[in-house]
Amino acid sequence: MGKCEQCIIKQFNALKSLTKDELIRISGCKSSKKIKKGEVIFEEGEVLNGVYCIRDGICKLSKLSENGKDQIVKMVIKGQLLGQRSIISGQSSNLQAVALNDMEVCFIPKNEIISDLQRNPKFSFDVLQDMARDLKDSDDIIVNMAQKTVKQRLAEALIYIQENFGENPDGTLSVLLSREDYASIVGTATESAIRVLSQFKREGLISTIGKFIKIENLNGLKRVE
Amino acid sequence: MGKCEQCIIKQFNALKSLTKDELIRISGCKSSKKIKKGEVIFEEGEVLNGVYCIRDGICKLSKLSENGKDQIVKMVIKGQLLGQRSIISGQSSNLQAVALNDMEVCFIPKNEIISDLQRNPKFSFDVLQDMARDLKDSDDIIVNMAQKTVKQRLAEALIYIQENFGENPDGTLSVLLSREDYASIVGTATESAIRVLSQFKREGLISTIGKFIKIENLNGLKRVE
DNA sequence: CTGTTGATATGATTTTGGTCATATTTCAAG
DNA sequence: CTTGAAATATGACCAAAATCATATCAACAG
Repeated sequence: MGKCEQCIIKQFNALKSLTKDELIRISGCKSSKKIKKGEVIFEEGEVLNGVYCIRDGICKLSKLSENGKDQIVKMVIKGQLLGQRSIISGQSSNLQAVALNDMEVCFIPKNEIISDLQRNPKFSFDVLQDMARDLKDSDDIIVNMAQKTVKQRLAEALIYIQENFGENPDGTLSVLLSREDYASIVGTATESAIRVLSQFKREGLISTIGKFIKIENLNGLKRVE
Repeated sequence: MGKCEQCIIKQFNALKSLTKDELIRISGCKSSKKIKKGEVIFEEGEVLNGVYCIRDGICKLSKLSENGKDQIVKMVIKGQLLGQRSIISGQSSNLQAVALNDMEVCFIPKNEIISDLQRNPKFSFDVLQDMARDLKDSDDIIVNMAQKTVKQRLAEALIYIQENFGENPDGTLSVLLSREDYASIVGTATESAIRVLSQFKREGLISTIGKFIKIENLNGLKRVE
C-alpha cells in the first residue's frame, strides 16, 4: 500500500499541511479502495466514519428531492477530499456520493482526521479555506438556479466541466455524463436537457463524438440567453 | 464600550470558544457600530477588514445576478458572525450585506480573528462547524430552488422565518420584509411573490396586520403543492 | 389637503419548461 | 445476428411563472 508521506495527490488538498509524523500515522490506518463506475460510495443519511482522499476518478454528490428527483449538488474530482463536511459537523451525510467513473480512493478514519484538526492549526485553516471556497461556489449555484434559464445553466455546466475536469485528446469533455446527469446538474427534466443539448448541437455550439461532448464554440456558449 | 469577556452574545457563536485572554484582546481592538435599517454593511466585491459580531438586528446577504436581479442567499441574525467566509478565504466578499432593521454590531479586525484561528484549535473547530452547517443549508437551498415551485418555496420561506427569527407578541413574523425581499429570497419576480402571498391570504394560510405577516395555518403551509 | 413617490395588487399575455406519449438508437446478453 | 432494455430524441400539450400594463394604496413633503 502507498505511503501518504510520498503521495503526490495530497498536494491538491488540505492534507499537504500535515506534518510528516501525522502523515505516517495516517498511512498506518488508512485503507485504499477501488470503486467502479456507478457504485455508491455513501448514501444520503449514512454516518461516515472517515473521509475519502480521491486518488483518481470523479464522483457526483446528489440529494434526493421530495418530488423524487435527484439533484446533483457538486462533483468531486481527483485530488479532493470527500466527506469532510459530515465528519466535521458530526452529522450523517446529507448527500449521496456515486462514482462517475472508475475511482481509486483512500479512506482515512474519522478519529485520525479530527485529532489532526484539533492539533494542527495549519491543517484546520486549510480545511477552513476549502470550505470557504465551497460556500462561495454554493452561493453562485443558488443565484444561477434562481435567476437563469435552463439553457444558460446547461451552457455554464458544460463550460464548468471543461474548465475544471479537463478534456480528452480529441477535445471532448473527459467526464462522460448521461443526459439524466446533465438534467440533474442544472435541475431540469431529462427531456429538457436532451432538447437543449440537441439545440446546442444544431446551432454548432457543441458536437458529439460517440457519447462524448465537445465544445465547438465556447464564446457562443457563454453568450447563450 | 462593552467588554467581550462579559458579553452574552458570544454564547451563540464561535467566539464562545476563545479564552478570557483572547477575548480581552479582542475587546481592546473591536469597535461597536449602530447600523440603520436599509444601510449597506458591505458591498459585493468589497474587501473586508474584519468580521461583525451581531449584537442585535438582522441583515440579508445577497448577490447581484447577471440579469440585474438581487438574490438573497442568507439572512444573518443576532448572535451570529458576519463575514467569516471572506476573512478566511482572503478574497473580497461575494455578497452584499444590508440591514433589515436597526442593528448593533461589533467589528473585530481581521488580524485578531486570523491569529486566534491559528492559535486556538477549539475556536477554529467551532468556526469549521458553523461553516459545515452553512454548507448543508446551502445544499438544501440549491435542491429547493431546482426542484420546488415558487409557491412551495415561499411557503417554506415563511415557515423558516418564523422558526428562526421569531414572532411578535401578536403572532406576526418579527422580521418585516418587503414583497421584493420575499421575491428575492425565493428567486422569483416581485409580482409572482405578491400574487402567491395574496393567494395564501385568500386561502387563510396567512393573514396580515399592517405590514406584518402572520402564519394562520402552519400545517396548511407545509402541505402547499 | 394635495400631489408625488414607492409599494402593493391584479389582469392579460407570452414564454419557459414540465409532462406524457412515442419513436429511434445503442448496446449488451443470449 | 437477434432481442430486449436502457438511453436518447422529438412532438404535442399543459402548467407555472415571467413580463407588461395598470390600478390602488400608504406615506410623506410641501
